[in-house]
Amino acid sequence: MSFHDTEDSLQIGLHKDGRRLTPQRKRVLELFERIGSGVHLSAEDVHQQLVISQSKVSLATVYRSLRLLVEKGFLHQLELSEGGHRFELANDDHPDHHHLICVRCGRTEEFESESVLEAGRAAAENLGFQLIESSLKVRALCPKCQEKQSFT
Amino acid sequence: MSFHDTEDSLQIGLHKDGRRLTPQRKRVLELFERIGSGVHLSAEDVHQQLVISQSKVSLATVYRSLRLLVEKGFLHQLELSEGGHRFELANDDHPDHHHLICVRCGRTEEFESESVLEAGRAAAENLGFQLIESSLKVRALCPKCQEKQSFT
DNA sequence: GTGCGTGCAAAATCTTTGCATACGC
DNA sequence: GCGTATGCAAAGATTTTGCACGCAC
Repeated sequence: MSFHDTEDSLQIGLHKDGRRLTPQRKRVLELFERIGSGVHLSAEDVHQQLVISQSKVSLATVYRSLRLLVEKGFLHQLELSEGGHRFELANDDHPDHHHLICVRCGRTEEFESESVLEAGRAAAENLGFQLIESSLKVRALCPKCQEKQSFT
Repeated sequence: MSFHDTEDSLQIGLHKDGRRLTPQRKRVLELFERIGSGVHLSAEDVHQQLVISQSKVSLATVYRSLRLLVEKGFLHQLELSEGGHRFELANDDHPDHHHLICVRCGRTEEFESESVLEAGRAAAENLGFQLIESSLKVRALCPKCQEKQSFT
C-alpha cells in the first residue's frame, strides 16, 4: 500500500463523519508507514520522531490523532509495557498477530497463530459479542535474561 | 484454599527474600480472597474497599503491595481498560483464562482455552523464551452495545 | 463562511519516591 | 536492635481539556 492509497482511504474515512484530513494527521500516519509494520511507538516517541523529521506536531495533537487513527482502524493500540500505550500500523501486509514480551528487558517478538484467532472468534460468538480483534500477550523471559536470572 | 493457607504461603514467599508479612499486605490479599476470583480491581478500588471495610491502607502502600503480590504470583495484573491497570486473584480454582471485553461499555467476560495456552507455549519455545503466562484479550461489542451502535 | 482542528498551557489521572517514623523478625 | 515497611506529601509520568486562533471544506 503506497502513501497515497493510505492518504486516500484516510480522507474517505474521515469525511464520512465530517472530520477533516489535516497535515498533522497525515504526518502521524505517514510516520508509521515510513517506519514500517511491527514497530511499537508511544505517543512520546511519535512526537519526538516528528520533531526530528522537521514536521513537528504538538503532543496534544499527537494524542488526539493517535486516538482517531485507532478509532478508524489505521493503527492498533497495544499495552505491552507497564507504563503507557504503544501503537503500531494496522495493514494488510501484517495481519493480526501476537506478542511475546520479555518481562525483564522488554524485548518484544511477534508471531501469528490461526488457532488463537479461532479461539477469539469462538469466544465472541458464544456470548453474542461482535468480534473486533483479539491479541495474545505472552509474558516470558528471553534467553539473555534467563542467564542473568540464574546469577541471582 | 482458606485464608490461612494463603497467609501461610504468603509468609513463606516473603520470608524467602527477607521481606515481611505485614497487616497491610495481608489486608490487600484478603480483600481479593473475600471478593473472589474473576473480579478485576484497580489500585484505587482496592484502596476504597479497604477504607470501607475499616482496614485502611495508604494508597502508596496499596500500589507497593499490589506490585509485590504480582511479583510473588498471588495476583495477576491485567490491562483491560484504556486507563490504568487492574488486578485479580491468581489461584488454582481459577486457572489461566482470557478476557472478552466490550470496547464500548467495558463489560468483561472470561473464558478458558487450551489451544490459546498451547499457542503461547509454542511461541515461547520457538524463540527460546521461558514462558511465564499468556493471556488473550478479545476486543468486541457486546449484544446491548451492538443495538445502540445501529441507531447511530 | 462554518465549524472542526490545532497549539498552548493548565489540569486531571495514575503511579512512584524521599523521608521520618513504626514495627516485623 | 536491625533493617524493612508504612504513611504522608511531593514529584513524576502520562493523558486530557479549555480556549483562542487557524484552516479544511
